[in-house]
Amino acid sequence: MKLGQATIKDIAKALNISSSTVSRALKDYPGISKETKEKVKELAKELNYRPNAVALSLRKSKSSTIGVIIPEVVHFFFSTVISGIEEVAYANGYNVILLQTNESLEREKAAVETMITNQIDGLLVSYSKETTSFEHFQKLIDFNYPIVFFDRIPDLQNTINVTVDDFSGAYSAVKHLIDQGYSKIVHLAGPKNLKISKDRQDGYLKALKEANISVREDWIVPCPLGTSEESETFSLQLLKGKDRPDAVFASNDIAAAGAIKAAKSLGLSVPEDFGAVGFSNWQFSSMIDPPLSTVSQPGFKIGEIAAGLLLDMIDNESEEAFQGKTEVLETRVIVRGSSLRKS
Amino acid sequence: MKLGQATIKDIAKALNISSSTVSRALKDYPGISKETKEKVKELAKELNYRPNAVALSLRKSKSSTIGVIIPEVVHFFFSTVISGIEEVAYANGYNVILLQTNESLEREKAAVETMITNQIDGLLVSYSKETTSFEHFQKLIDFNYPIVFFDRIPDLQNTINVTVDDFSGAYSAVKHLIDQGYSKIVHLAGPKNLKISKDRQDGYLKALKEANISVREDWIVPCPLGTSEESETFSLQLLKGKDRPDAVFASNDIAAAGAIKAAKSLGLSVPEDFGAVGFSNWQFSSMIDPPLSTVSQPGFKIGEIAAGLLLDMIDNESEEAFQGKTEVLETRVIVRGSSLRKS
DNA sequence: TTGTAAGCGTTATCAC
DNA sequence: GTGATAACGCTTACAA
Repeated sequence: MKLGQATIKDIAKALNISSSTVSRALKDYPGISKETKEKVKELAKELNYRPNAVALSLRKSKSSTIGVIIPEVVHFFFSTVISGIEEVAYANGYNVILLQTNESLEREKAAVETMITNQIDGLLVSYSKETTSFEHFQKLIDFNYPIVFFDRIPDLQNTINVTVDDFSGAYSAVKHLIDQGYSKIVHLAGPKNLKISKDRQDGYLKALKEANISVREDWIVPCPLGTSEESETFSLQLLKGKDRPDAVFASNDIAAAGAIKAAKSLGLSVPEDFGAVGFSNWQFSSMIDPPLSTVSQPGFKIGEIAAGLLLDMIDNESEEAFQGKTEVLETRVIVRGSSLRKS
Repeated sequence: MKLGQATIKDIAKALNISSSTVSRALKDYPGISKETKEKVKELAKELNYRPNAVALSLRKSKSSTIGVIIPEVVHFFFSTVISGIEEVAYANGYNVILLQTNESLEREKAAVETMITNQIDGLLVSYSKETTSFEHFQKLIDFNYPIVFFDRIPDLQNTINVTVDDFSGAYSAVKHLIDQGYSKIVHLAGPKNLKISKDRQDGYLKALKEANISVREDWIVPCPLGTSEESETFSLQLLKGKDRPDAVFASNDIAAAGAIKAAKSLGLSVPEDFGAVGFSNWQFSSMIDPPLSTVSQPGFKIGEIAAGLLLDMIDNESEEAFQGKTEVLETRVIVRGSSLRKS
């Protein structure tokens, strides 16, 4: 697979000058004759010369590439974050490479290794559901290697994080349900080790307390898998029980959709008999019947901000850029048919 | 951002031996004393030595990394393909990097450049909707650079392709509609320049002809955007018209979902008054109401096969591996509520 | 069994 | 204005 890619040496040889001169001519260094510059550039164009990024990385210990480590590319939310990241990166002359962990800690560690040995200049990370210890990141952070966490952020000192206000998003969602007259509200919770799960659950609890609704432990249902089937099964159990809940607040849209399916299969009408609100505003959420109310997160903006912070660390290397901080973006409740009772 | 990564030199210096010895010891070359090997490996472990992938790439003109260029990571279909690719790649000691083009030709060209200058060993490509000329790939292919196209495959000589039988998938889908008693079937078509769009449309046409249903040009509706809104708008127009269609076969699930929405908004019952079949079996398809019938493509398998073919080209470099060929995988119609009339 | 040196493509440092 | 040289980290003839 010889690619016949021209190198600086080829140009130098062809023009009978040294490679250093070619290198300088190509980058418009001062102190190179106009004539030489022109000759070099012309030939470079003709030969379709492209600087070898690998050689550059090695030489400069810098790849002008940032890495993104995410659980799964298929999440609609993550894909919007990626778009935001790419926007900022490209505008600043950086490439973006993507590695997915499939929610596996092992894969996450391997991804980090790959990034490091490939001289990736910095990392944007949303860690996996399996990740409970953060040594593999901490090691890097200790060396001042630029890392920004987004969405799923760790409980560490001095990390730079971008996330959304899951707590108040959840709170508002549940409050909305209560305002609509629902009072027996189940919570389908996310994976235990994610801060976002905890925050969403806390928001749920706060809204209930504020409305003087007593909390039932058996109505807080962990959904580790996060599949629609899982939540459908759990929901069916609850809905068939004696004391039937009249609404659900789920930690994600898929789970909410599963609950709606369960309710419909029992002949309950949504939203009259049973209301539902999800989280993340997946692409499908507006397309199901009834359209799913949900909490939307500003994915694109998260990506933009996270990438901006990362580039600050890489380019400026200022003390300040490495100061631990957490940017919290606002969420927004999107009310659709699944929770809007025709009062 | 000094990462304090140990190099071979560090180990050599510390042990007072040459770097070549270290290099050989680390890779269990014959003719290195057991003693030396042990010392080297021990220290390597202690210093957490990792070979610098960039230096390796430069030295070997090989990165053990394959690149995947896709339009958008958010498509459920593509994400399953990626999983298949990763499976095979990792099993063979290759890394996978992902670049998305956002359906832009310019970005696609940039992605190719990035891959090449970064010594990526080979490319798996599903090109963008904007791509009508293939020079940027042809150049590489002429140099025997390993490329495998998947799903969206070009009309070129000597390329290696993996795709699904869109034609027969579409044919079966429309035949199924006809079998269910639908006869006035609209086709929501995909982007003109994609072979898959043409094949799906041809399958639609064949099924109609076979059933002696005359084709109406105005019932073949191009949906360039591929959004749910777009198809909803077009569908509304058709459904409000005098001669109302009674079913739709769409080139993708999103468009089909838009059509269902349109029908429901007009008070038509699905599937009784209006049937719908989509394409690709998106994640949401089973979750909408009624669940959407669709044509499923073996995404994971496509990824596995495409990656396998690519690695053949990279590793074997045999003449045969570079011989143009097209692997065509079977599709399967998944019948769900949206097209199943209670006869 | 080990060391020396050249080279992958580029650029920074000195020298002329 | 331009050239020679070394270096980034690693591998691999070739020597010893």
